[in-house]
Amino acid sequence: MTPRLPPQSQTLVEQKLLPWFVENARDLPWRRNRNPYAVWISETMLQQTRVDTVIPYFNRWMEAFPDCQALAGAEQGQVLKLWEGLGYYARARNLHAAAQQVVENFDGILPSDPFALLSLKGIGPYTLAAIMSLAFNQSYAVLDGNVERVLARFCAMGEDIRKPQVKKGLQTMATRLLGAHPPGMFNEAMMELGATVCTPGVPQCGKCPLSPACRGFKTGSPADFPYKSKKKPIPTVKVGAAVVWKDARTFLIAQRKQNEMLGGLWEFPGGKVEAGESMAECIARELEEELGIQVVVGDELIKVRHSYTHFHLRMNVHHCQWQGDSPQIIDCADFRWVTLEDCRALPFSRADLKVLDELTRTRTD
DNA sequence: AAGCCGTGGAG
DNA sequence: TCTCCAAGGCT
Repeated sequence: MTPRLPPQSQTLVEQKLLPWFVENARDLPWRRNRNPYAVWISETMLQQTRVDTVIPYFNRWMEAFPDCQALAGAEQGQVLKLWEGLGYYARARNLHAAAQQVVENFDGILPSDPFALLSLKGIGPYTLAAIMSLAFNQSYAVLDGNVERVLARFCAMGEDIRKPQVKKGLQTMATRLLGAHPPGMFNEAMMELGATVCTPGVPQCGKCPLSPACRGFKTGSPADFPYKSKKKPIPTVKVGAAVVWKDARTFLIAQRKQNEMLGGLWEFPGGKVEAGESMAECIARELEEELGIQVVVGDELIKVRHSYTHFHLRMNVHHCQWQGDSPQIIDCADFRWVTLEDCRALPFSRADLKVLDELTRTRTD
């Protein structure tokens, strides 16, 4: 099941890969101080997210929450605000909850025991291996998207890389290749190689320290590896949302429920348009169902298009006249009457930030 | 096992 | 505009 590594692989790692990394490693903020907390935060932020995107978020986060105690003691709203725009918000909610676990169970110090680490919310196989190797110098091989691609090419592996069984074989291969090399440096070298040389599109084999033994390189078409099955096409969802005005400056926002998409973030209330329903009917119905209020749907403010991982969003936002009933928490976590200034301190998703931008742009006072 | 969970950049 | 996808984890 596990493809065999090419001969001379270990020698190549020691004589080519590690020196290449020492020479070419980028100067990144989380490489300056390898305390376990900083490793944990950076590795979580880097999940499914590009290095250039993470850098400013990491710097702001470490300033606001320099250690587990600071993070554990923060309000969730402050945590989500610092994560705003980074996506996959469960990562932020989990970090917050896990920091409280650490304070509660481990005296505020991130544990070095692998089972203790795995008990923390948001730490899976990748993050465990990253923390164990980078923060504690233990021999754990990481397997992320970069390492998967590097290894699949290195062995010219033709199997579908999406299959869990194939990933399992690659994990075994990564562990074998790590051998007795310095774990943190090896792991970072493999990931850095995948991110900058052995890239998804056209790999730069001329610059690659592993090319002398690489079977993918020898085939003459390294870009054919790894093979990856096609994703299913994703649907488009049509949504209506409302800016319900209380007076000239004050409008209504709702907080999304925990544990659902964008959980804990604030939004303009609304929901999916049902079959045969007009936009006005949709908005009026959603506000009744979500907040128990009646509104008269007025002019359109903006059409927002936004793409998520598993669907495309088309959201029409309308100004609405409030009919006076007190909102209730029915299908949301909370609600609040706010001004544009109030919103600056609250976390919103990208789609709703577009609405806020439009309100700011068109404000008359 | 497979679907859900964000965002912005690249081609 | 469309597709892919980047230092994954949870259910």
